[in-house]
Amino acid sequence: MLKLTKKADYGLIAVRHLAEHADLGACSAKDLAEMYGIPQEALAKIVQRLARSKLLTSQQGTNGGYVLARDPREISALEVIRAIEGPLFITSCNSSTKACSQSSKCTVREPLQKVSRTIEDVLSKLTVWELREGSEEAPAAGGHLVREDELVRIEVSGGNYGK
Amino acid sequence: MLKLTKKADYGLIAVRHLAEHADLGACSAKDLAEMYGIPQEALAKIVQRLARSKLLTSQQGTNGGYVLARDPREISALEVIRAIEGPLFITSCNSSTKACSQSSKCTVREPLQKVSRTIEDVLSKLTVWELREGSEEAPAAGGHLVREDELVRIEVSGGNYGK
DNA sequence: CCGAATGGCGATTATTTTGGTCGGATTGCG
DNA sequence: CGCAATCCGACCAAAATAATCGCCATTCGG
Repeated sequence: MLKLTKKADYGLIAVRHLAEHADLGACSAKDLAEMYGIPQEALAKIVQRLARSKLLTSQQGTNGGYVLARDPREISALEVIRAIEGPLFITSCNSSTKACSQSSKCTVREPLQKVSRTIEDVLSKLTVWELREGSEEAPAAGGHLVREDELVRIEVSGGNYGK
Repeated sequence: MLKLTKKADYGLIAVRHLAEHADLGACSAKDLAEMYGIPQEALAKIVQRLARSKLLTSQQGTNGGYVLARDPREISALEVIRAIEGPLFITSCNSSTKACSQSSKCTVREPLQKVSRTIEDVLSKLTVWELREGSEEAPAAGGHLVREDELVRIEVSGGNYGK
């Protein structure tokens, strides 16, 4: 249905958090999960993948956790999503490994791949820096201003999440 | 994984075929299915939905079948996909019916909905006419997909959060 | 009237997604 | 040193979703 999985959502949330709170040092998977009400084990696996893909660096031991490996302005949403879900194709008869049974007859795959490329393009131009909601920052690409009052400021208000 | 379901693929293939062979009169679901190696019953349901959505007209009885209801240049891929799969959301915590458990904490949904809109935009500009014969069909000068700079401009549109 | 075709719904199976468990390795702190 | 916090990786189970198939009613054409 043309949607991202929850894993990708979780990953983006995590990366975004790390981008916004980079100054606070490493953040453990457990903390991230509790902060956003995400099952710990699920998120743990996701950030592990992100670390394996060199998007995050992990720090083991007490007070360890994860930190962004690069500048959030240089990490695209596409990279995050791909690290978690693998290469994305819009067509179900994916063109990568093997052709589907209709391969020779599938007449729409090629036009749809152009759509796919366009989507990748959009996602590759969206940096995790811009995922933070106060992204009034305007990179050289131009445009993309966000008025503060248009945004839904979702404030973490101290309470206990999850259990 | 950000991909269309097979149903949508099938539907696009069928619609495309009807667009290309409009002169041959009605085409039955069975013929379509055999032609492209699609399970008959699966395709039958799909074209039924397309007919219900007024994208195709059905002709019952012997030598019946389906015909495009409108000019293929006026039917967008988005219409076809939506008729088959319903409204599409890129976020898994879809904003339509109910908010997900992380609703109040989901910090990336809004930026991603902008991406979603862009995708819909691309798909709404891709007509089934353009699906025929690969690609070099450029109706409007400057490429029929969204222009690059148009894509970067991801506009904040006040927008619908939750309901 | 009969055969062929669509219409519509349900049922079953396959695939994906999701969340969880376990045992282990590594690091830092007291 | 030893313990606790943390990351790591594989394996697994339940839930959700998608894909396919089947049945019967209806409608059309000869």
